[in-house]
Amino acid sequence: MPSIYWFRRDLRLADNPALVTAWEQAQQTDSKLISVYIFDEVETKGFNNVQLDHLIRSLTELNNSLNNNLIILHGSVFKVLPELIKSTSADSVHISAHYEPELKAQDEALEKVLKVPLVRTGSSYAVAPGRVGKEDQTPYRVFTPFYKAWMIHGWRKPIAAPAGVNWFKPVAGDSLPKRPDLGDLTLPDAGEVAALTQWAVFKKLGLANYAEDRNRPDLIYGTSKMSTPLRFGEIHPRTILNQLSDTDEVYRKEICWREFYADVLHHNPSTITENLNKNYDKMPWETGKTADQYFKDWCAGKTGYPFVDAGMRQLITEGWMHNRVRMVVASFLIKDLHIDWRLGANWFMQWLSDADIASNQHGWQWTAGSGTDASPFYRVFNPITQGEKFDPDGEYIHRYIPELRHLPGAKAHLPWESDFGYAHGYPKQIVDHSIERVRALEDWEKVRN
DNA sequence: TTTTGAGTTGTTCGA
DNA sequence: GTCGAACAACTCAAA
Repeated sequence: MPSIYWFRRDLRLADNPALVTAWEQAQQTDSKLISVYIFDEVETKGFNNVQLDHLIRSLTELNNSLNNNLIILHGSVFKVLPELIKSTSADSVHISAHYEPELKAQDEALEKVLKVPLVRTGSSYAVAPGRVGKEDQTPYRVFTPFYKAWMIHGWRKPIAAPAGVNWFKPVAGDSLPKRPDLGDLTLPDAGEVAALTQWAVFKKLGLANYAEDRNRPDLIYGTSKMSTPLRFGEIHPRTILNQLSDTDEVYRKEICWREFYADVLHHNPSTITENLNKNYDKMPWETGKTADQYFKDWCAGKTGYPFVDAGMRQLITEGWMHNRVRMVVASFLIKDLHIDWRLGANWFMQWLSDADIASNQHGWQWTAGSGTDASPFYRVFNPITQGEKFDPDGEYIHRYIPELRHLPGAKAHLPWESDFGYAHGYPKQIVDHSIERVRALEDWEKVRN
């Protein structure tokens, strides 16, 4: 009997244990392997338009590598999958497990109604959420102990793509949806080959200097930009981890942060919308007309703080933002504008090609101080000095803010100090950081206990 | 069992 | 300009 391999967030052939398992099962009865992607309401609604575009391009690449044998279906998995099973006489459906609360729940519900087994093999993590815990079995809330336990737990060796697969040939099927209109957005290539190429290039040009350069948004190879390929499963973290040496610990920790936050969300599913630290529920967020306008200014990259604005403009022109800058813009929204972290988190989810609910919400909660490793109350980023420190030549500012290109070098960070700083329409600061910082500290003091 | 020290990402102030 | 202290106090594991 044929097996079905249901592609979801694992759009690759290499190092895909679930795919190998599916093919092995089909081979036992000398049968074929059916490959499918389903545009399902629950499965696909978590993707923003940038991701939808990436998904469509990635599926096109995947279909090519499957000799055009990938079946594309549209509709609820509860309807579409049973129909596929019936029409092909498949005796099993193979998947790589989901851990996002809503998707995991859908798999569990589906499992109950399918007439054939839904076989889970592996996940998109080196160590699946829930596998690492403290001695008393409770989950970690601090990164470093989690990292140590995660390293001791370890992971399997990468495996090759299955060879000589006898793919089931689709008779006729639905086609891919039209790509969304994204205007001038410039996006990197999608697909497994692009992911592996990008990793190889970073490994050669950026990995050795990663510990130092990772905080520099002006540098091209400061970071690996593997977050989007990892999000779509075009490469597995195990593939990357396997190529790191002992000296690459700083980079390995970044891979682990993704797994740590997935673990935290797995144990605390409500933290997609709720504070992990309940004290924070009392935080007096700003709302109303002024706050609405400030939020719009922040979204548009018009706060009058160059480093913040450059980051926010990078987000809407590339669907991506450098990690250091994500922290600075998040800190600015929360602690300078006193706006609820959830609004910022939602905006990020709408634009990031790597948008991942666990990493995104908990990255925001970390900055807010409501999450893991609750950042001490005094950790309020200074949006000006952060820019001067991590973009010393003003190149990042020049790249995204045309109104400041006339200010040479680091002067781009301080338009108020130049005679013609505002000559090309750059906005004045919407708030005074030194005043808002004090207010943020006072607010924290109120909710702390 | 209790104590102690370390912990992604910081800033400001004053010497 | 550089440097250390202060900010104030949670989680976790090793001693």
